Amino acid sequence: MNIGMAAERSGVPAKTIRYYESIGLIPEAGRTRAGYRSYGEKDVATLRFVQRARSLGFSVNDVGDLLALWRDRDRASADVKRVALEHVAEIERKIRELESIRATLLELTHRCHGDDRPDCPIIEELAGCR
Amino acid sequence: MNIGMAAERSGVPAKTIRYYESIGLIPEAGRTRAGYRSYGEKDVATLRFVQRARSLGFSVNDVGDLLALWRDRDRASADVKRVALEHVAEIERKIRELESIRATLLELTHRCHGDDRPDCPIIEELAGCR
DNA sequence: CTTGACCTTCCAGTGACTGGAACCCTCATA
DNA sequence: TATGAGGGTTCCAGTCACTGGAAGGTCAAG
Repeated sequence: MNIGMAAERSGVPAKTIRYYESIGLIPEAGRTRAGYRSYGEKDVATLRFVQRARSLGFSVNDVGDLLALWRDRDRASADVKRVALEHVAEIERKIRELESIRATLLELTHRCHGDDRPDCPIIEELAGCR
Repeated sequence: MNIGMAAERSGVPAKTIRYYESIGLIPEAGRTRAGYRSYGEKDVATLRFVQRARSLGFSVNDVGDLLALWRDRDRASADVKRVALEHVAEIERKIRELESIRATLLELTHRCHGDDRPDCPIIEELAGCR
């Protein structure tokens, strides 16, 4: 199957598949006589794995680690769990940061009457008029 | 004052100040005879404004808009509020996405015993073994 | 006069793609 | 058999918001 079909079946755009190959995340695809990349079911499964891991926010580096763990039938589930829990910790850090920003902005927007008049606590806060 | 002092007083690294100037976010600084950029209190205030807006997650583009609104004494506070509320909406979208990912990962990690054995629901989920 | 801290410009790299140019291959239709 | 559509290929550039580093100029203190 050509790259377009592999893209459609895996949900990873053709351009992104080439990119993943170029950085060594996935192995080099086989080629037809004409030089077209050619993919089988196993390749599509790999791409789907990558797609799911990326959609869970794992970095491409982490996805590489997870792929290696997937291929290693003797992996310890503890190794996978560690990667996942570190990622959860990172996500929770980001959530906390965003929630703090959100609270600040909502407090400011609630105090801003939002009409034609120029006085605005949002701008004042940014300008540091405390 | 030189760029290093402006950096220290505003919290924006010197390198970043030059970058902001290069993309036109802030006006070009004056120069000494030797070619050094020179900053006054007003410039430091602008940099602090930028720093605060960036730390609230506004894009550099949004910061440009906010700077323009700050400088415009006749702005309508509604214009500022709109920028802020759009940003809040974006932040809330991101929070929801991260929370959904977090829930999925926590569910998977709770089901993973995390020991020496190789079977792991996290990898199975990524592999699509449903 | 030298040392070291500061400043200058310019180029390159980050992460994870994405768009576009210029070109090649295959297949169906006129 | 020509041709046009719709694949595919490589390579370069751009995104966003910086950040690092090289190579060199300036300044104040000792």
